[in-house]
Formats: sequence, structure tokens, C-alpha cells
Amino acid sequence: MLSERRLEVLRAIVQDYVGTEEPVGSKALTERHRLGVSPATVRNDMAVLEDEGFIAQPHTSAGRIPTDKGYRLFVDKLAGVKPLSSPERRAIQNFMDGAVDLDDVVGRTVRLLAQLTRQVAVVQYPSLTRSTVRHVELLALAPARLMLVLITDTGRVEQRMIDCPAPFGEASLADLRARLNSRVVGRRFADVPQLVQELPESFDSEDRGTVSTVLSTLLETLVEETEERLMIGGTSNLTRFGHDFPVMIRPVLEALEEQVVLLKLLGEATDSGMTVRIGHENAHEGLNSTSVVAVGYGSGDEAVAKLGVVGPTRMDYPGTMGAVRAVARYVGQILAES
Amino acid sequence: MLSERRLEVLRAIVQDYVGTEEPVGSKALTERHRLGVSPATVRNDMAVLEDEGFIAQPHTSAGRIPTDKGYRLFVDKLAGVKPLSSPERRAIQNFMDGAVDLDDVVGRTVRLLAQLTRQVAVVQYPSLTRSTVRHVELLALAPARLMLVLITDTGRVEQRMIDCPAPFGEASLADLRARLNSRVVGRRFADVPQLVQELPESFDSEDRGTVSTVLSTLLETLVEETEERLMIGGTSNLTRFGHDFPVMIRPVLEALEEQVVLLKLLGEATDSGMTVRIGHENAHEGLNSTSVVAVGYGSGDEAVAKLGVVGPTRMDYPGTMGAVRAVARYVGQILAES
DNA sequence: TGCTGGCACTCGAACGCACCGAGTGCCAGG
DNA sequence: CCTGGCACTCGGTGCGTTCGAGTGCCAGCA
Repeated sequence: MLSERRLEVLRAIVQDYVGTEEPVGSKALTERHRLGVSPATVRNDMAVLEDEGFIAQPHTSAGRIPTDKGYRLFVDKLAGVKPLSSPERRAIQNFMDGAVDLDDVVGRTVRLLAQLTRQVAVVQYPSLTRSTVRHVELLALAPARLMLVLITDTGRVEQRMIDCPAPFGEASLADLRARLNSRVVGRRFADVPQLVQELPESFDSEDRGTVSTVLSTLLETLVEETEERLMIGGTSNLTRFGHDFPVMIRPVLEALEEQVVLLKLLGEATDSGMTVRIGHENAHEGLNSTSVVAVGYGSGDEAVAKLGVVGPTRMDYPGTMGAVRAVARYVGQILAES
Repeated sequence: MLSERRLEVLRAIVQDYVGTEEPVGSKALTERHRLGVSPATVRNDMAVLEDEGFIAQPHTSAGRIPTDKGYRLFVDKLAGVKPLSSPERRAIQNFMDGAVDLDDVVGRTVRLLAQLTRQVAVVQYPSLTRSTVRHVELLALAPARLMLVLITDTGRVEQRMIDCPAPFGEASLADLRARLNSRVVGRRFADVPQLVQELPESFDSEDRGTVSTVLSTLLETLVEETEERLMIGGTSNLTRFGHDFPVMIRPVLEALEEQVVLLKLLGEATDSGMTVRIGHENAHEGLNSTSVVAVGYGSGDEAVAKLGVVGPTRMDYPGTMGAVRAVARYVGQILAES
């Protein structure tokens, strides 16, 4: 077990390293922090911390840097979530104020988060499956051509073109629209498939084909868009990543370009509460030297999507966590209002 | 005036430098290209080219590299547009096939372009002002709450929430919807403001407020969304930028994050035909060591938006131009079909 | 006049080397 | 269990040397 002081030493190492970006030695530590012991003692503690795998030396005669395991302990036991300063809070409000639609909200959120944390921000669009249906619209663009428009309670809108097997009268269209809406409005998208199951049967045989087509397009859309969309920003912050530049940032940029990877990344975050994945805890290889701080957000109690940041493992965890949480809450509020 | 051979020397320098990324000397040139003259002669030619500002030496005793002016001459006079190979053409088809909606089309285009050119791709969404109206929909989400949905001929969909000053009956809604559509469908968005001008006057006084609100939201949307949206991708290709990494790519990433900058960039491209902006020809400072190759694309004859790539001035211009043009044409086709 | 070979010169890159100093591990003593 | 002392390690820095690709210039030749 690690004594109180050793934990204190670890905390000091993490803080200094995050600040200076340079391996920290025993002497420097005792000078910057009032540990009340001599460098020699700190050295002994460091030796123990190294044995336990919390810190490491890049080279034999250099200072120590925290390992992933060290950061993990720091985040779990030694650090809290730093609340934002009130100027920062005000900045959030100013920044998010006046967003006109969901795209705008998500876009602003990404920029805000990137700016606050000075890291790469990732924001997932509210998921369809967890949202509820606000409205389903069917528009006749041509006699045998429909457009299906889905609107969620979070303001997300999806649309699809539908080519009908047969012309579809205005009356039938209104009928279908009405019945569809009466069944699904206010329900969760995940439940829609069951809710519309026997709908075609109640239509004339001539319309039944079209109704089926519409419904299958609807269901397809639900499936396809479950592969969520997301937006990223602040990639230029990667340039402050470290010295050994190209090697580090290349795989990160590549990972960020693959939506699948990112979605999995956010998906791994637990539904409620903040998740921090440090270095090798990330499944994706390119992100082995980055940490991901993610949290769910939503209009009500339930999270409809996630947002977070990606940065070097050497990041200011308390500050980052504070910013991520604050932004998530604020976005949740905005969505609830709209 | 530059003799035929001097131009040939310039072409050889550009080609070699693009390939090797290293300053090219007189000896290497005569070895790799059959110029039919000795290194000494080439040296003389190089001296002239340098006097004229087409090439420069990074250091006194190094080879030459093309200047922006040199690339300009190369692009204008010495290089054609390299047509794609047939595997590449097939790749485009495979890649774009099966796109479900506009977002999907744009997303695929970005990835495709980034992959083909191995550079950063930028694709603008079809502009509203240049598109025509396919449909305007008004949905009543609550008695005094409407949603406005705009659909363009290019498949783009915009929506806005509207809070009405007074409840708005279903009949009035249908009426407004019908009149609105009969006036604007098939017309260009740019013309919409005039077309709906006196619409409120024909409504009952109790509804007039709401109608005005709806129309002003509609007009607002047109204005706001004239600030076009765009999508970028392939930023990881920036890592192959050069040796002097961080310094180069930082401002580029920053510029790429500012939509305004990018839009201006694309906006500067001429409407028809391909535009190539080389190095300092770009107004934005951060892009002074990049070149932009852009071209308009559209469903018909007229360009509804632009797309292009951003890469180091040292890029394969013929190949890049070929890819950009091919992709633009293909996307145009897809939009025309949908 | 224009091309060519020859020649002296330049200067950045690479290499080797010595030095410096932050940092370490270990140990004996309090 | 903490501390001061001490010998040791080793990466970073500065400096001088060498190496070679590349240059400019010039005299000679077609």
C-alpha cells in the first residue's frame, strides 16, 4: 500500500509534468512543493512508485514521468473535478447563446469545448434510438415520389427520398401521415418498429405496397442513423501535443477521421457519469498516447448522446473534466428548452 | 523571354522537386531527364530562371526549388490536367455508389477526394441561393409552434423552429403552405424574398402576424444559410507536409478550422473552370505555403457549390487537378440524378 | 553566340569528442 | 524511517573537422 506521502509525491509529479512537459526530478519537486522532506526521501518514494509502475524514467539519468497507471491513480484518487471559473461559465453562455438549430448547437459546442480545454473536441449528435419522435412528415414531391422527414425531440431532422411502387393519392397520404403520427409521436425511436408493424394491413391493397415501402424506408433510416453522426474540432490543438511531433499526431489525426473509431470511443464511455480513458486503455492503437474524457448529455435525465475531448495523456485532468461536465450540462439545458 | 529549353528545365525542376522533396541540382537534373545538354549549361539556365524569380536556392550551396512564381508558370504553361486512370475512375464510382442523402454524398466526396489526392479535401454544401426550391413544408408541432422545412433540388434540407405570436389553425396552415409552395417551388432561392413579399396581406388580420413571422424566419434562414456549410477531411495527410513540421501545419490546421476562411478561399475560385491558388496568392497568411485547387460543381450547367483540396505548394498539380475535376463532375451527376 | 569541361569555392549535414549538470542509487549515520 | 553525502550515468550542448553536392566563373571550342 502506498503511504499518504507517496501519493502526495505522485500528485506533485503529475502536476509538475503536466505543467512543464519535462521529466521531474526529486530536487525540483521538493523545491516547488512543500513536502516537508528531503530530496533523498523523495527519491526513495519515487523508487517505490516506479516499482509499482506509477511512474517511469525515459532515460536512466532523467527525471520521472507518470505512466498511464500513474495518471489513472491520479484521476481516481488524487484529483477532483475542477469547477469552472465564473468568467468561464459566462463564456459558455455567451458562446452558446443564439444557436438556431441542432447543427448550430453541435457546431458551437465543439468550438466551445475545444477552446475551453485547448484540446480536440468531439460531440455526438443526439442519437435517434434514444430520442423520442416529435413528428413524422410525408411530403409528396411527385405523384410517385415521397420525402420522409423525421423530427426528434432534440431537434434533429432526418430525411429520405422514397420512390413508390405506385402513385399515391393525396388522401391516402394524409391518412398514412395521420395514422403514423398518432402511433409514434412521443414514443422512443427504438420502439417505432413494433408500433408500425401491422400498419400496412389496414390499407387498401393498391396502397399497401407504397405503405410498406414507406415503412421499410423509415425502419432503414432508423438503422442507418443509429450509426451516429458526430462533429469534431480543435484539431489544431494537436500541434501543442509534444516535441516528437509527426510520429505522435499522425495516428491521432487518422483515428479522428474514422467516425467508426470515434463512435466506439464515445460508446465505451459509461452512460452516466464521466469516463476517462487513459493512454493504452483506449482500444484503438493510434490513440495509445492520448486520453479521452467523455460524458453523456441529454435533454432530460437520460443521456441522448455523448461528448468529450481527446488530448495527450499529459493533460490537466481536473480542468478538462470540469469543462467537459459544464459544457455537457449546458447543452443538455439548451436541448431541453428547444 | 525564356527559351524552350529553359522552360523544359523549369518543368524538370518542378517534377523532381515534387517527387523527391529535395532541392534539385544541375547534375541530378541532367541525369534524370534527357535534356541533351551538360550540367554547366543547365546551371546557366538555372541562373537565368533564378534571376527571373522562378526558382530559388534555400542556401547558397544547395540545389534549386521552385518559387510560387515558378509553380504558377508550370501550372499555366507547362502542365496539363492529368486524366485519371481507369482504376481510379472505377474507384470513384464504387466509392460514391449508394449514397443515401446529401450529407452522405458530401461526406463520401470529402473522403474520396482526400484519398485520391492524399491531401486535405474541402467540399462545400450546395448553396441555397443558387439552388431552386423543391418544397417548403410547415409542420404544426404545437398550436403556436411551427417547424419550417426547406428542401432544395440538390437534396439539401434546412429546418427552423418558429414560435408564433398566436395559435394558427390547421386550415390557415394548409392555406399558407399551399400558397407558399405555389409561389416558390421551382424558383431560385435568391428570388424567394420578392416572391413572398405581399403574401401576408392576403390573410385575415388575426393570422397576419403569424404569417409574417413565418416569412421572416424563412428569409432569415436564407440569409443565415448563405454562410455556407462545408465539410473537410484528410487532415492527417498534412503530416506528410514536410520536415519542418509543427511550424508549417499549425497555421494550416487553424485556417481549416475557420469556416469563414475556407469559404472565402473557395469563394475566390472562379465560377467555372478550375482555379489554382499557389502559396502567397492565398490571402490568408496561414496558407502561404499551401496551394488550393478548387472547382465548382453542380447538378446542371451552373455551379451550385465548390470543392477542392488544400496541400503543400509542392504538390502534383496535374494529378491533383485531374482528381478534383473528375470528382466534381461525378458529384454533379449524382446530384442531377437525385 | 552558345555550349562545354574544368576548377576553385561555399556551406550545410554528419560525425566525433569533450564537457556539463540534472538526476539517480546506495549507504552510513542520526 | 529520514537525511546528507557521494560516486555514477547519460542525454544535451557546443565545437571543430570532414565530406560532398552544388555553385559561379572562365577559357576554349563549334
